Amino acid sequence: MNTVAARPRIKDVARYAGVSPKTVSNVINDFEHVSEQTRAAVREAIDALGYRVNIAGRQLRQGRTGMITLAVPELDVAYFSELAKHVMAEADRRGRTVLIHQTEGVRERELAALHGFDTQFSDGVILSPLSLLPRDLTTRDQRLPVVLLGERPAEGGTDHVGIDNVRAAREATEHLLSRGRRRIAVIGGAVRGRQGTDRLRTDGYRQALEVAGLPFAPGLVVPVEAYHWQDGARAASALLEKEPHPDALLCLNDHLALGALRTLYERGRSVPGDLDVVGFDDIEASRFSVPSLTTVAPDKPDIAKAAVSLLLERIDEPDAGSLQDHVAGHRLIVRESSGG
Amino acid sequence: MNTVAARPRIKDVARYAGVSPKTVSNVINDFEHVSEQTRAAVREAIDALGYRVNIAGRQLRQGRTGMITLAVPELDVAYFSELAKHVMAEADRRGRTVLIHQTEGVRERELAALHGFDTQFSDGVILSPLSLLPRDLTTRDQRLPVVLLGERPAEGGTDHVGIDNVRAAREATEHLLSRGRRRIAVIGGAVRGRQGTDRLRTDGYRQALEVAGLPFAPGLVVPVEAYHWQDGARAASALLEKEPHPDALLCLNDHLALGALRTLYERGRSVPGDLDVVGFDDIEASRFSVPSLTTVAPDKPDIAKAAVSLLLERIDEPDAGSLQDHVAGHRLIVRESSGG
DNA sequence: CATGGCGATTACATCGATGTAAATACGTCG
DNA sequence: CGACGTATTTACATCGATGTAATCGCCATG
Repeated sequence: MNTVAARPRIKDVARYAGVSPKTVSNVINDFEHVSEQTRAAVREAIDALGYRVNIAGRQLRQGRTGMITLAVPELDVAYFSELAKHVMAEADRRGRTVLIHQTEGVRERELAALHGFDTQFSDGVILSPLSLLPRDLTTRDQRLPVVLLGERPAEGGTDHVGIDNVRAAREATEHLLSRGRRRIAVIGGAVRGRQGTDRLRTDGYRQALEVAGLPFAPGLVVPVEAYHWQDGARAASALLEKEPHPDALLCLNDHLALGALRTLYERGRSVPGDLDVVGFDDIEASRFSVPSLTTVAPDKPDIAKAAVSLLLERIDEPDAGSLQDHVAGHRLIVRESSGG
Repeated sequence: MNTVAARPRIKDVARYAGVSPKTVSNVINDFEHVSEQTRAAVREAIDALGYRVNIAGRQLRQGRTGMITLAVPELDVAYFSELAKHVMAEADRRGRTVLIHQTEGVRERELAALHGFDTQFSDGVILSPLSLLPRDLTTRDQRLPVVLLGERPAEGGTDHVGIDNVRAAREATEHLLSRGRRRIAVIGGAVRGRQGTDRLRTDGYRQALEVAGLPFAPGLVVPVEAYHWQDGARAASALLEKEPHPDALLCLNDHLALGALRTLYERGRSVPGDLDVVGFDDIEASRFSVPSLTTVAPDKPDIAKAAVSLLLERIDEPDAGSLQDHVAGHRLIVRESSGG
């Protein structure tokens, strides 16, 4: 019962169908000059033997695997797992398989993805970086097609897909201002440093304040270690320690916002009575939290679609066309946490 | 600028170091009979050229890749993304790389994982099945080592890792009973059919009722389509339509529970005032929800560790030892939603 | 000094699939 | 009926790494 026939090879199929291995290969790859009759015979042999192409052999020969890699910092950040779902769906539609890779936001692992070390089986990489440095992109091995998501360590070098972070943050802030909020804190924000997502969103926030003629208070910008619930909870606690209290929290992702909501609940602050809370990403949890969360919803299907398209284009024509920067749409979804 | 040197091959390294390709291979694979001198020269050549082994070539020759696949239904179900994190960490510790695969709970895709179709690069698979049938396991290709998580379509056939679902559900139910709850509904439950996780947990629930001398009311068991927030919300709504209302909800995962919490909030029911709510999985969201969620916490690190260990054993010795069934620990974490 | 023995190194074949180029089959036309 | 062109099919080499078995070099021993 333990002795199973070995997986059939292309030559087993050939023998069974009474043709040469190359003819089997031709059938598999839809080469047009194969008679209907042989094609049928080969198909039958394939079915009969349960033959599947050995991808290692194929890759060795033609250097393609039909697989692409999606490398994200953390899968338990819902934005990334939701995005992964869309990317897989889109890739499926295009006849590709997606391998998912977790970098934990560690530069070394992002570099590994960028260089295809752990991902040699992949024809290209969609990478959502956190710690990559500008020079990592310019010194990278240009042979592996790469599309960056979200963060962009430097201008040029790779195709890029993301939303207009500055505008999104400005709009979210304007929403809070229009509700009469004046002391808006930014959880997860960054005032200086790289033009990362945090910095761009903080810039958008500042623009909105400026337009409204309000002063910018650096004390209201609270950096965080990671974009998780507990960091949001902690940041909210810290903000409530100091006087005067903020009257709104602009949280740079939904996990931070949901963590903050919990802290406010524990401290007896009413949302949206005492404070408004806004997040980014529109993860599923935000529709069901109590109160439900106002959030900036990036167009995830569009992001996934653009990323896969750009990557496949690069794979098919490595040095064609100029670098693309696809700006995906976003919209503010107003829910209970800001009076919706 | 676009002309980059091709990725170096083993023979390029050989030429650079002035030795044969096989000697380079020997160095890479830590073959012991290589002089210190040659070894150093080869190492230097490898560094100088930035050589990395081509895994396709290696796999073709030795049939191993050093990669394992984790196939789960949906990454945006937090339990699975959290588990994925632990599996990756453990695999990393053991010097393996994990490829993640999403089956969407579709039998066809689970079969694909089981047969290594999309996962040929992988030495083995850790699969969390939903729709697999018993015969799928017995008729599967025995050459790909497989460890099943959670559901177990049939006795035997593969190694298995999971918690004691019956006992866990019984304990959770006992907890509710001890708080005086008498009309406990089961969201996501199943009274008959395969011995899936849902069925086992429902059985545990029934056992607890029986021990307490309470009647079993089939109307309190509400099946769901999927284990997502919205299904929990919908099921809770349905339960509130009918009289008499339940006084507790045993939800078979945390997403269902959190969705139900939202519905109860919308309908003005107080938790744990009017009803208690309990979930399964202890995802991060449950610590921060309002109210925080009582839940059965499976020992995820233990599950991940056992799964990886069993799989690596099977890979190293395909037909050694009998089939293992590792029962991982669990504990009930009582939080606000049941008076904690 | 010839021989044996052992460690270090290498030549060659091979894993599976497919590109190239050559061979074969088939049909058409003079 | 034979030559030629086109449609199919095939033989062979190749992708990169490594197992096998053979060879080489060196030292100890008789």
